[in-house]
Amino acid sequence: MSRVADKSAKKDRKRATSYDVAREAGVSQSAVSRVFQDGASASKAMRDRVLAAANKLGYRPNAIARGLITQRSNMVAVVISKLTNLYYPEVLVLLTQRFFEHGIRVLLFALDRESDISNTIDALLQYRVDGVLTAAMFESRELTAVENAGIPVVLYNRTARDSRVSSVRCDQEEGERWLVEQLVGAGHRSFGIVAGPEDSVVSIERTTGARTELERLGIVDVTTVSGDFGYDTGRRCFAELIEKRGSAPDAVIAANDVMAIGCIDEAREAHDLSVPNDISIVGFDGVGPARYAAYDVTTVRQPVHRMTESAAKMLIERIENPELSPEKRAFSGIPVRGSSARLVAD
Amino acid sequence: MSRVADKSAKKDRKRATSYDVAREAGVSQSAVSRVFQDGASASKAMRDRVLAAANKLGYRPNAIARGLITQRSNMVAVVISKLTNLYYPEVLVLLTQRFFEHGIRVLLFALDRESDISNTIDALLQYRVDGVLTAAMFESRELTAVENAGIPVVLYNRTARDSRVSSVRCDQEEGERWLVEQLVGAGHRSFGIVAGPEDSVVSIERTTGARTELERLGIVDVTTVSGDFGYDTGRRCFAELIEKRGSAPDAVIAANDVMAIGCIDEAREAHDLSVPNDISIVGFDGVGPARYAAYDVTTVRQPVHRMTESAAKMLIERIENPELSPEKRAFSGIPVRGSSARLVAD
DNA sequence: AACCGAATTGCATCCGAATGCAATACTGCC
DNA sequence: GGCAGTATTGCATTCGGATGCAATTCGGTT
Repeated sequence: MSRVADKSAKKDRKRATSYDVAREAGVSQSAVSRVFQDGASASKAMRDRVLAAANKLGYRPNAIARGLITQRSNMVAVVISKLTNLYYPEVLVLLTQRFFEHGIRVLLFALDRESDISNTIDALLQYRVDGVLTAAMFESRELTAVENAGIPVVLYNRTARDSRVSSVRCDQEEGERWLVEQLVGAGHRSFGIVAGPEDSVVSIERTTGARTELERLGIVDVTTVSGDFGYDTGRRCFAELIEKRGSAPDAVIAANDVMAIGCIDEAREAHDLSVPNDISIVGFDGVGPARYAAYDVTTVRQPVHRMTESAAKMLIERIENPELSPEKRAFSGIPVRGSSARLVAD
Repeated sequence: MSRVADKSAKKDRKRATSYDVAREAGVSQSAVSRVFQDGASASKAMRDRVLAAANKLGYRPNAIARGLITQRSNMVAVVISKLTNLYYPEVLVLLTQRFFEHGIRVLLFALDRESDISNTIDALLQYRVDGVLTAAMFESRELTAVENAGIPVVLYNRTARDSRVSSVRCDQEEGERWLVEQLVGAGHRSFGIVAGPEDSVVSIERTTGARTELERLGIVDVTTVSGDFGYDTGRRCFAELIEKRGSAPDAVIAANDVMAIGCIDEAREAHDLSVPNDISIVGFDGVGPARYAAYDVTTVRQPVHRMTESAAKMLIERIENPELSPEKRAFSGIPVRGSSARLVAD
């Protein structure tokens, strides 16, 4: 008894196939196949015999073979770029879990240099993923390459102006508008803007959002410098800002929390400024460290949970019904009144 | 000219197969297959004709079909658990890139509750991944299930005592030994230990490492509390520690940087203690926020770059040569002398 | 120009599961 | 008990590319 089990369980290099199970159970391969499907018809007796045999042999349907015949890999590609943002990791896990719940696996692609992108696209096309969710930059040319292959795409926190693609994003402009409104309302008149990488859509949306609103409110004293979303450049940018203006502005609007934190540290350590008494500093994202007591950054938190949920659902819908028209969903950020800035009283 | 290109490029729902390319180029399907392989023999003339046809049709070999016949999916499963650790995201990206360089794709699995694990294993077995790299808890029973299927496994930052499995880890004990030695050398005599989740191997290794060394040095005043690796529990743990002891210890050893940061904030804000004058606080990992000026945590940095490199290589080797015996590699952490603790002068 | 060995190419088959269709086994009903 | 109608089951084929083997072509020799 146990010897039989051992023999089949141990080191049986060759994995059991549906034919093996069929033979063991004395039924046809089609029967086995049907038992391991959802809607297929199979009598209880059949089901029991097959499952018993399958169990004995340690059989598991081969998803590769299944994918070949059904033309559905049940995999989606998730493309990310530099995770330095510190925000994405959470996104990634949440997304993976959402997809998993729907029986969909995530094939991960991490871009480093932009040159990787064509390799990446090649790879994901080869793997016949059912859909693509990207938080990285895609040229519209690349986007259409994927779409022409009939693969639905959902952009995460970016939109392609010229292309009709679905997207889920946080409304960066709206968030910045809130921040600016609060700061100006509290009397700040001169501003420093710390932008992110020049090629980051997110950074561009945030900084132009802020600038536009400042302009609308008649604020003209605005200086911009730019970093790479990281802590160190946050510090460097602040120093640069002071140097450029000759003195500290009333407030600094950083394109993300990490750089805001860098600014706070630089302001305190290197310029002997008190935050928020001498200067207000705000960020964006609502990452973990923004809550740390030493910073308590005033920021706009992205509703990651709802955003990932939404993005996953949006992609899955389009996989199941390719005819669905594109949809762009924008989520409002959640204002977080930290103590890194003087705001109008609530 | 362009019309032809358009016609084939646009919305041609059905993807071109090697047969299509063969027909277009007037050669056999095997020829096409050979052109798209590495070692296969094909004349230059053949290659050119096929590539031209393939290009015209937008052909890309189907990795699914290829995987079926070659018995190699060229995918590895990477399993992670709660990323709250803040350390793993970086790991994930680095790993993905390493594998990608070797033509291997990453199928990502994110565990939330432990119950997911059997589903996860099931899924990764179905996808016939060539290897598994896990940074999540695997029972040895589950490990053997995977290994019996002939799939090499590499554990990341954990080892299975009872099972012969390859692993790459940071030497947590050694790191703790350094921290303790430094602290005791600088005169600290009473200690608080802030552990992580009880089921975390990493946390266990770190705390027992610290405790063992403390014991060896004859320190008996040691109080332990435990959290979940997060900032909030870091704070709560510190408070709990004070309450439990009645007063603050000379030093606190936290199982990771994030909790160390929580402790620092709690010490300063709620207990009016100066770090490191009144109390020394150390962590582990060397995450980004540990470097922020407000904390500047004394810690041990994991050499993530080398560790991921090593883990990827180790797994790839075992995929290519399944007979390779298990290997356990431990990397020394890098001591980081921050200002969150008084240490012996260098 | 004839010939030998090496390099190319094509043929046929295989990987493992899904599925349309036909055959068979059941169910309920009169 | 017989029959229509439905639920199961098996057969044969399919997905797209890889590969052993045989057939063919090519290059270099003498």
